[in-house]
Amino acid sequence: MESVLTEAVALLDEAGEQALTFRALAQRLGGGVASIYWYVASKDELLDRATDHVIGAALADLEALPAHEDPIDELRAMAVTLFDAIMERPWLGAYFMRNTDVQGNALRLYEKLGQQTLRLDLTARQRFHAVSAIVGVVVGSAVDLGQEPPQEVLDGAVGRDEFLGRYAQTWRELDPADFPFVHEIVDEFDGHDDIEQFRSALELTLAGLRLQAGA
Amino acid sequence: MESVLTEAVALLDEAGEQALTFRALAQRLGGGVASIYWYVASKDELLDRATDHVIGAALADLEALPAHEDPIDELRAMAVTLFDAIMERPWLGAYFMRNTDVQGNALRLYEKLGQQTLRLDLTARQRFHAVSAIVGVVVGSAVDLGQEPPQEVLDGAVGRDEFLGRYAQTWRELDPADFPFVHEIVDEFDGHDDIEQFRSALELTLAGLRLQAGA
DNA sequence: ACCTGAACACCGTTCAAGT
DNA sequence: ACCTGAACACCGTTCAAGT
Repeated sequence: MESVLTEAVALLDEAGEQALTFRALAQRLGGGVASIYWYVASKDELLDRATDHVIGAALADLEALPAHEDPIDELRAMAVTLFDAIMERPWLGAYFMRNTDVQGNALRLYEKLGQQTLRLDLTARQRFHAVSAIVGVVVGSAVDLGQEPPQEVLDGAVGRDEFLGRYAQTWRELDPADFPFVHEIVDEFDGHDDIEQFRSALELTLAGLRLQAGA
Repeated sequence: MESVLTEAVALLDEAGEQALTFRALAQRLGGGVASIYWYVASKDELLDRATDHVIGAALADLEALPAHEDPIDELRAMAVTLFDAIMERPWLGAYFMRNTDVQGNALRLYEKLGQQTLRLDLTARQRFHAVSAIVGVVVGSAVDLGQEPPQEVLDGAVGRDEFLGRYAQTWRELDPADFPFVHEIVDEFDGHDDIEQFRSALELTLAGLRLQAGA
């Protein structure tokens, strides 16, 4: 079981979601395709369990984090750690927290984030929404980040900067009268750092939360 | 071409992403499978174009919106309208803004959102990040909302409330000492409204943005 | 308890051929 | 310019059968 998940994650990491087929996985495990069905009932369950497997590592990172006096500072540190852990695994976004019956680590991680909101002056509903919002920013940013490369970048035929630059170029050719905003931000877009984009979105959410909690 | 996209969207709306196959689409169009390849080069391009097709309708909704004096109020109204438009189309989240060469409507929508940030006292980078964050909240929430039902709900065998309630029940059985946060929010989770969750995440982001802009 | 080969019912995509 | 049937190389899943 353990090795099924380990190899599944390895396959996902090496070549992306579409590379994880039962046939490829069986070959790596040195067995037949049907064997995998003894461990999981479907591909969906395999992905759910693979997700929880890597979330387990992220949870360990989270538990190694030093405590902060300010709960919002601690939420930030946790969100950044979580983002780092799943950054290179965009496939994870679609499965994280989808089935907490199978994803015990995801549930524990959710709990750990949520405990910080218990230290803030909020209603239960506000706490629920706050944690959902933070998880949303982390997962959403990681998914965005991972879906960007449209094949040629994955092949290594075109670098990420060149890819962004090509887009930026077509944007620059748009009529500035019709697209003033696109022209305003095209230089920011060109060669932009996804991590900064995530940090910025997180900061907006945390600032809103701090305001809400009156902290 | 127009009818290819219309039927593709109809198929997606009726039965979800997995129901859109070239064979099913060809049958609806009363032709052969290979015909579709005269209009699009691949299934990916079909999804890109189908996405832009429905974003066109959302864009029209946006343009019908009354102007607000406050740019942040206008951003809120736009985000809510966009959310409503894509709420029932979670498949869209994975494709929105993925290829603006093909998605002219998505680009125009991005521009329209961005123009509101031009009215705020921000740097170009802050504007770029702000629009990314807002789009992220909208798309992320819509995707979450759509991925939830795990088959039995889609089949109509189990209602959404019952599905949530079942989860809530397993959460209630967790040890309160280990899961204080889960216990704190389980009643909020049970029967919760996804739209409220989205509105709440949006409000946190907009509050942060207002603070940043000093408005 | 754990694994297997072979089959089943699908996919997206291609291609030579038609009008 | 537009469409087609038939094939190709895959999929996830099932099942009777093995140890």
